[in-house]
Amino acid sequence: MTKNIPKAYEPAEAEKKWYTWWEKQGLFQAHPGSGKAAYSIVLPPPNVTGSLHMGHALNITLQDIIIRWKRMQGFDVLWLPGTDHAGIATQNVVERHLAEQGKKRTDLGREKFEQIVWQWKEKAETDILNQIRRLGCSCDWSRNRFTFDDGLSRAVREVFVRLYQDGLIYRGEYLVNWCPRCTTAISDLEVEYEPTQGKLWHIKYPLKGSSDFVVVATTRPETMLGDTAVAVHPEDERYTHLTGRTVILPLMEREIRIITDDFVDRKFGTGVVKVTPGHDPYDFEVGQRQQLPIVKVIGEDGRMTEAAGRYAKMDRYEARKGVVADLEKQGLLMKVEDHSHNVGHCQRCETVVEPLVSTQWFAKVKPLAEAAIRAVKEKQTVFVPENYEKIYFEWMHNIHDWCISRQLWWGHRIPAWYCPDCGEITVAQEAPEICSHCESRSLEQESDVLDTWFSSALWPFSTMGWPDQTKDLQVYYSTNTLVTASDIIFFWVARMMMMGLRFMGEVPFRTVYFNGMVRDEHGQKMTKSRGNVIDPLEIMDEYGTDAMRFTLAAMAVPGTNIPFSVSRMAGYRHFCNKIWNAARFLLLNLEHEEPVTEEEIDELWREENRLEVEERWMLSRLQKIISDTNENFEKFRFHEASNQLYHFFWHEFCDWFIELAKVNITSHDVRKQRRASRVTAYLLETCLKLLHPFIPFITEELWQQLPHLGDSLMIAPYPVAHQEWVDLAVEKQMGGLQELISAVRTARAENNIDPRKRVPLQLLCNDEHQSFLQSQLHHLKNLAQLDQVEFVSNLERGGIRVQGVSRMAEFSLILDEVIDVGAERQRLIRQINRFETSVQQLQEKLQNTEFLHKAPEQVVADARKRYEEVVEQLRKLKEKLNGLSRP
RNA sequence: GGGCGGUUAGCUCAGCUGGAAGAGCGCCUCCCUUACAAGGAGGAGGUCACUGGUUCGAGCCCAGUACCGCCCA
Repeated sequence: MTKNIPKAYEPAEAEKKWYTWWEKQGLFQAHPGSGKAAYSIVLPPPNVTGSLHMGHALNITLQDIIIRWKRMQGFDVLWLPGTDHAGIATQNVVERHLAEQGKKRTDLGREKFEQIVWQWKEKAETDILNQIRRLGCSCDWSRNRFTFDDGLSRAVREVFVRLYQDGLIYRGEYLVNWCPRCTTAISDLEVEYEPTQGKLWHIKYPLKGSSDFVVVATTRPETMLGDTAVAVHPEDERYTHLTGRTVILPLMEREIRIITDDFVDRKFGTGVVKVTPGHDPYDFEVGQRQQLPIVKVIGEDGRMTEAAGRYAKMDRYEARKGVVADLEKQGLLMKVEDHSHNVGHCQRCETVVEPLVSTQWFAKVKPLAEAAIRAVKEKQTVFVPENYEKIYFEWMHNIHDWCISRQLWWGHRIPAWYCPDCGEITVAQEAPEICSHCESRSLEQESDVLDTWFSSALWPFSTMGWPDQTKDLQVYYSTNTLVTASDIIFFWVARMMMMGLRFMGEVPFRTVYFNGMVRDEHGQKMTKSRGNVIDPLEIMDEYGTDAMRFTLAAMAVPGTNIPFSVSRMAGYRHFCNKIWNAARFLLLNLEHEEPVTEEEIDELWREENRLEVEERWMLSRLQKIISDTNENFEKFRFHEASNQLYHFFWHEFCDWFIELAKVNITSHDVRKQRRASRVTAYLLETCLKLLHPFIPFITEELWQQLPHLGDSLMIAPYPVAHQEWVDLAVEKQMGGLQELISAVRTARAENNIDPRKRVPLQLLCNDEHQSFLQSQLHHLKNLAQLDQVEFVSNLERGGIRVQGVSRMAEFSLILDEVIDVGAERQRLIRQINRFETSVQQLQEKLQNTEFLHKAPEQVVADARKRYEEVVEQLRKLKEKLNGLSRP
């Protein structure tokens, strides 16, 4: 047969070809009316801020692996894709972009700015979706969604209105985290703390009507301008005499009281603390408890307010300097110490966050959290790895109200309208014509938008058409699995749990698999400044998508980060090439055109002597790998599944099976050739099926070239193990043969015998082994490069010999040229040393009566058997060594 | 301050229910044998961080110590 198959796999063309074809054939589509069991995953929507990174590549690959596996298992799968409008992040990216052109959003106005962001979104979304396609992902593109599209926006309004009506959303003036650069409130989660080397200023606050004073310690002296009290611990005996007295706030000359409160840490500073309810979360709480006035001295722009007196309009850090200098001048600065403390930064722009009092919208999530905790406790949703449960519970139990309003332009505008006439608020899904309280017609909509995570929280059901009762919701909700990065467990997973339970009455997903973070090969975070960022597109171009996917899967150990190694990926590109060439060999020798069925193989299996030993062995081993792979998938052990398949394909199927089967596959005996190539085709096809979820392109490309049933490997049935094809006896026999061949090869290599030279061999073994080896002589000769093989009752000692031992037989290689006796001696001594260690260990074990009594029978029996074998081999090796000394 | 994870070959990491220490890359020797040199055959290299405990048996379980990393406050 003349076939022209390239020697190396070229991914680029195959990837493009098959992806387009799969999509065109509609193979990615879900069929809710099919009546088949459903399996669904919603894609964590990437932000439309830019392009995908390795973290996305990992996350998306793992989902595709699961989805392809389930699809092949016959499920009606839905993998629903989409993107996230990512409010603050996208607004910032676009603003930076505008800044490069010397423009500001405020110059453009809200409407114009929104238009520009939409344009940005269109471009970014297209890029992202194409990147997902490049990864080979089999998402149902007909259901692609966007968190800010009409349907999802409607769901957002519905949820907002219902939570408001249920009293779970309220508006009020509280202390929030404020980013002076983004000029918006942000939630607690959006603040990132960094240990910072700062100072601790000790300031004297004079007591009213006395020359005495108290000393307070603070890390933020500028906030003293807003102090409305000084506090000590109620049980702090150093200060009991001061309770209730008044101090004069320096610089402001304001009279403030000395109060007591449990929150004071007696060990911090002097044990006397200033209380600034307007700019510190703890102080705010004290202020609420003790009804202290709030003085807001720092404004939304990070500059001091009028309330800061002569510091007004100064930047907060300028003000700090000024305050310190003035205190010093007045002799009120007692001392300054170095002090390390955590400073909160805006997650999106790294500006130091300012806690300040502001009117915002909040969601009361505690009641929702209770149901979400229960659901995980009851295992309605299972976390993989399990230890994320703890992290989740910890956060959920201590959950605080969620600040959901943002002073941004890009996002879902809060569906609340203010009435200037009566001052009341109307909250509604659609813009109301009149005020629901006074029927005034001059309503104004809230200008704030919602936290972007508010809409993400609805993703599992809003994407399926909620609040309408759709077929998709009915069939695919709850989704089966969520695959997500662990760093958004609170931002996203926890909130989806709460919203899903609240509005759907069911958990949003049955399993949450947390994937690790992709790091560089030394475990370092990939950052632009380190210059170690790997772009998935670039490496897909260079190594192929399949190689990248396989690498990610092979390294995806649950609960660990992934130190992505390019050299390792190169290894997996070689693996792809290995698959290519194994298939190439078979295809070049394949004479039949009809697909091979399981029935056909089963028939051969049942018939006595129809299959060669290596065929029975390989089929038997295949069953083990099939059941292991399915089991590993069930447990999300992708690294185990991929590593096992790698080893099986390369080191069992290629290194041994194909080498053994070669004779028959290339035989001129048509009957033999045909059977061998059909069995091999079956084995190869099964391997391609097993590997398809990991490496979809190369497997489809090769499968299409094999005679096959069905249109695409994508929808071929995933292999299921046949227990009746497991033949442990034949596995043992093959093991013996392999060991003997390896022993001969080692003996040859260590004696530098020309690998091409065929050498005669003598074998000494028992009758049972002899009859087996006799039947496998052709294999022995081929794989160990042997000439004549002779069974003897005594190994000849004369002449030039290299001798060796395996479990099945002793052997002697008969050479006609001088060997390196010294090297051979060394080799034997090394082997003897190894065996002696084993003998010693086993001896100790077997002399231990406790072991004999308490260990399971099987373990003891195994140890005994192994001991006998090892002792026997050791004896033989020693004999060889002695023989070697003789001339 | 509280919690979690890690420490196994030169490097990066596996090791799932405790029962003969593994992979990839790198290194050494030989071989371009008509599937594959992106290949084949063989080889070197490990007190599984430390201390104690449980067990017939510990890389794996328990306690403590040291160092590294992450999360929360």
